Amino acid sequence: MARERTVKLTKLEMEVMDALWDLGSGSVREVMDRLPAARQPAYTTVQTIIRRLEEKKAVRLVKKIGNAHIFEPVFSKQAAHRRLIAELLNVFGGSARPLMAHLVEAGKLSLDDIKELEAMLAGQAERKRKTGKS
Amino acid sequence: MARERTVKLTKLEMEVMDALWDLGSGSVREVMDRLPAARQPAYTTVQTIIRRLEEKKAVRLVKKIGNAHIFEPVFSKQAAHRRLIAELLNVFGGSARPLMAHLVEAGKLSLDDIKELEAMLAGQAERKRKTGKS
DNA sequence: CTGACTCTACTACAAGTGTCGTAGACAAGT
DNA sequence: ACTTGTCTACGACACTTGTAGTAGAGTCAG
Repeated sequence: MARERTVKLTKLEMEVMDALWDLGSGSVREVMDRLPAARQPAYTTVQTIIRRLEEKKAVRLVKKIGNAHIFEPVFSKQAAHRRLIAELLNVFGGSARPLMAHLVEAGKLSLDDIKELEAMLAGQAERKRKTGKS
Repeated sequence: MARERTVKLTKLEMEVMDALWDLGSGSVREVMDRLPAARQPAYTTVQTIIRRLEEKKAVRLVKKIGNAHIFEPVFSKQAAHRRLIAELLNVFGGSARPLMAHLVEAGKLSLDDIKELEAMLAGQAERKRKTGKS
């Protein structure tokens, strides 16, 4: 188990990663074009971010087309999201309960959501039983 | 509605706030003593953090005992947590669903948790009906 | 081959963060 | 009043993040 998990991404870095996750892989310019309209940084800004992401081992250079570099994410969006959630959970002492409570309080969870959750949980238990994984 | 909500707290600042939330109010030294053992910064480091928190309007000076300043948080832990959650939700496009899905997948949610949630939700709906609030 | 473009490499810089050190104000015992 | 120990006020410094400029290499239409 390598230590890629330790990588910390900032907001802007996340946006760049998002573009790359959408693209699968792409050049600096492609990423830049895919960035939220509201935030349109200079080409070289995007370039810098990608360079830093490369240093952080969050993206890697996969090939060159002409003189342009094509990058791809090293880990999935899901993995990144998992990290974010784990971090937030830490703030809450590692338990999901208080987080849930806040969500409910904020009206972010409907009864439908809960039902869906229940189904998901059931399905998961089922899969676990079958594969025998702990 | 003032704009305190916009305050951004870093990890270390959050730890200091946590100490202050526990204490209700306290001096630099009290905060320092309450900081997690693993992270024991110098007295002046804590002092600096508190000074910056004061600039950010996250804590305020309430009184002096001898020559020591006593500070207290300007907003509650709950409020801070709400902010954190809102921010995470943003990453997920504002919906709680994907967040839930991750939690379930990570085994962070049990059936008991779900039941509890359902009860909470019911109770909330009830309160709303009674007070007539939207 | 040459000019026009595009890309990368490198540099820079301000703001924010984590980390302290030092100096001087102040209180408290003797 | 003098000493000792605690506090605050300020300054400092390295590192990160957001932002971008410049120089020079590579590519492509004529």
